[in-house]
Amino acid sequence: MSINLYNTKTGQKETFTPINPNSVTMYLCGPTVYNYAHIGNARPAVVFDVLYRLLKYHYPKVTYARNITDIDDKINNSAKELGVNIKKYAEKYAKIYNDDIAKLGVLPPDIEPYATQHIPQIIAMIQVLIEKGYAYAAEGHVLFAVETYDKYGSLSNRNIEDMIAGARVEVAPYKKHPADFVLWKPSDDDLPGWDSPWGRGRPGWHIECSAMCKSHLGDVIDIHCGGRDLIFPHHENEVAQSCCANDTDSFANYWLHNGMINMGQQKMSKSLGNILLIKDVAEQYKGEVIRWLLLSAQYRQTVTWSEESIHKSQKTLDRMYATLRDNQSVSANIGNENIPEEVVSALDDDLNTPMAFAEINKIAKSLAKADTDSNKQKYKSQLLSTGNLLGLFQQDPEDWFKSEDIDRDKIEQLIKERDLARANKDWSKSDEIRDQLNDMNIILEDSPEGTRWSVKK
RNA sequence: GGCUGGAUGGUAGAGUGGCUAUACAGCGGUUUGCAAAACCGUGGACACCAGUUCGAAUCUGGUUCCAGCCUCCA
Repeated sequence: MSINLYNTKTGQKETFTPINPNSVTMYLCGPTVYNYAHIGNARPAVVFDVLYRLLKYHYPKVTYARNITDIDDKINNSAKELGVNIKKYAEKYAKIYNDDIAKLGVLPPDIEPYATQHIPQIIAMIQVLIEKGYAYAAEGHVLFAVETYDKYGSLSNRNIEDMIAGARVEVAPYKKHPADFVLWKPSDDDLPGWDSPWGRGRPGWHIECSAMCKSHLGDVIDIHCGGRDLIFPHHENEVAQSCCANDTDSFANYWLHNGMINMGQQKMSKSLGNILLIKDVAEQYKGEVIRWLLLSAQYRQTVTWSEESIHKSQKTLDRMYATLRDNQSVSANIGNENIPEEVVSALDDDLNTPMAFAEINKIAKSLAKADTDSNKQKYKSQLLSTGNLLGLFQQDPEDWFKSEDIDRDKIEQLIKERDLARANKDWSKSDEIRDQLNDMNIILEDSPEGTRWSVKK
């Protein structure tokens, strides 16, 4: 069984062949930390978390690096506006990002490199580029000369002439060619800066990923991931820098790009003011619900976020956990051997999570309908094992339906009173208590095993 | 203008040259003190036009529309 991945570089699905099957490498462009993380930041973290888990399922060793870009003009500007320390500002939002995506069931990567901790490597790489004639210093800046790299534009499938025709490239007097991009730029005294052969300054926008990939994963890596919007210029420039500095034909053998999130009919963007923050959604919905929604479309497709779709994810997971709750006493074995072949082959086909979810629904239905102990065990094991692979269903099913800030003792007490009333067929008192709990946002369900409760959504 | 992707039932969202995707919602039923949950059954789709084919929603060509990137952006 092999994994097939859609490779942006070639524009088609390809069988994944690692450079070294005993040590697979992947890199994801993490966030620039200048604000609270939004659900657009969450999508790549979640979908490539699934890829990470799938690779670990297939290969003995996977090294996953996900960076934090903590030096950038956006950070500088935001911190300056608020009059706060730039370094602390970046640290604060890096922590928030990690906390937020952890809520979504995202595993920590093996390596989380920070740009500011790789300044020597960045400077070294720029020096190599200058020595080899791919870059030049001018007025305190260092620029990459795009005309020196004949494959420039091959990842994003565009050519330099077209870009110039767009006339949207930043033209600066010190540039030899309008499409040349910055590797290093000067910092004045109130900006973060490091000493370099070109004076005190800071790295440009793309070089940090090239330098961090090289120092942690090697000159050529297996898989490089990121949002679609990063293909150009970010990833195109990474390819140029890395291949030229390292003398390689390839920087990453497979380039994977996730689709964007739309808010209703509109794209989510700062200028439209419709940015949805993870922390805000997480106040209302559990992280797993958000994870489910993000994985309910194939990762390359645009996902439309709406109240309706998040609510639907909530209902679906409620049903899954309800089935697990109904089978609390059934023992189950969590292990890769209990993941149905259909699930793995769906994921192997370019992370077809919707198809995997269809299989999960079938398993859950089989569990709900199972009438023998051996079948119950079999399907529960399948459901939990599959969930383990996908980062789902690992919570306590009882707790799923409760919430933290609630007076459990009082509720249990009222339920006891009601059960007593019901035993005496005192229906009016029973209904009275039901109404009382309903006012407290508690839903009761009577079953042969007793009364159970959950928080109204 | 250049480059990428899309267009599937009320909604979300897969897939395949002929075989029920799946889920939510709907409808009918079983069950139930009430309520719910659960279970059973059920209707409903492949943007448009042409072509290839015994047969296409699935392949080919064209048309229309939508989105993204080309500028910081996941």
